[in-house]
Amino acid sequence: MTPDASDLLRWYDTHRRTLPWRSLPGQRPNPYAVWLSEIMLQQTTVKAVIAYYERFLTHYPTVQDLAAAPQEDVLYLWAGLGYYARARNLHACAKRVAELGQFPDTVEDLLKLPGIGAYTARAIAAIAFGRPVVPVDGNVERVTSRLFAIENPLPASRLLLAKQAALLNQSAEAQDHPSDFAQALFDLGATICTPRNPSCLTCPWRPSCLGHARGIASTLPRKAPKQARPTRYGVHFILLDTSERVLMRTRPEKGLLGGMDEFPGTEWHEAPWTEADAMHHAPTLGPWSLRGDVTHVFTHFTLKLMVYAKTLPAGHNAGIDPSFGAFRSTTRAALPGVMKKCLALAVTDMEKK
DNA sequence: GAATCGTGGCC
DNA sequence: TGGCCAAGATT
Repeated sequence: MTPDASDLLRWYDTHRRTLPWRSLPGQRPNPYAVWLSEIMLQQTTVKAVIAYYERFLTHYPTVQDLAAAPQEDVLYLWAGLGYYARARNLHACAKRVAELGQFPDTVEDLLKLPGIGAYTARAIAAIAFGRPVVPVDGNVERVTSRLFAIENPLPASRLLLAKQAALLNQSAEAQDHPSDFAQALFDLGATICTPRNPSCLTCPWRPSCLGHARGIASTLPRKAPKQARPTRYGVHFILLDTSERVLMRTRPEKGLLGGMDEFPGTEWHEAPWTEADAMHHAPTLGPWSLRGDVTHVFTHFTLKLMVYAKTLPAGHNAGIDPSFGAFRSTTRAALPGVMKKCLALAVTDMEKK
């Protein structure tokens, strides 16, 4: 009845994905590499992570290197990957590990580190240190809900799913290969037991899958309905000087896009801004050139921005209130995706203004 | 438990 | 086109 771990491990031997952070069979895993990849992979696709992972390892080959880096450098390297609290916690965690001298090797101690929760602690413990625990991510929740035909909707069913997932780990085979078993679950979820159109015909666990037997596998896991995503509106001003530097400021450490750079502008409100009201938030008096609009979808709201730009004549870049920021090169700025969209609008065709 | 927190790709 | 989804953590 309970799926056989040996069947999954055998499948994994021939179907495992090759990924930059994975050590080859027989190689000793690098806890720093495992940790870095796990943080980046939180709510983020493998495809998006790979380039960032390589960049971080190049700039910071060890956790000591990362710990010694200025936070602005870390945020710059992270810019575009999203969920920026991860980058701030990553840096804080690196500093803590550097103090400790090494990564903790138990779930209990890993949980004490910033940015490491129930999933990541178990992933690191299993993959880097061979602890016989099952990290329960979205893949494992999906696989488990189908194997046991659990129809209770997420997120309320999360605890039950974790308990059932732990059952998969009971056999001696699984206990002896925690790293492979955990990653086999990920790969099964990513390539066979996918959210839509799962490939049940080639699944090593199909014979014991209750969801498949009942014909409801592809409909699991059930999820509670999500609430509507409101729209907010804002206006940003991109002010260039004759050296192609741009007026930018850094957002507060906490909250949305915390610690990241932005172009000065209005608050993001529920109602559209009139041009007259928006101009009260401009760093200089007009005239401004309207460059266009940007739509950007965040997790819990859609943002619609109007973007104005202007190039300041030589010698006029002094006397701007510091609350609007300072003139800096954008090449090393920690610009989140939404601000990169604004910048692209401003610098396109700028000579035509 | 419910909110908050990014971004890109897919159908 | 818009909703859904991706190796979740924090408050």
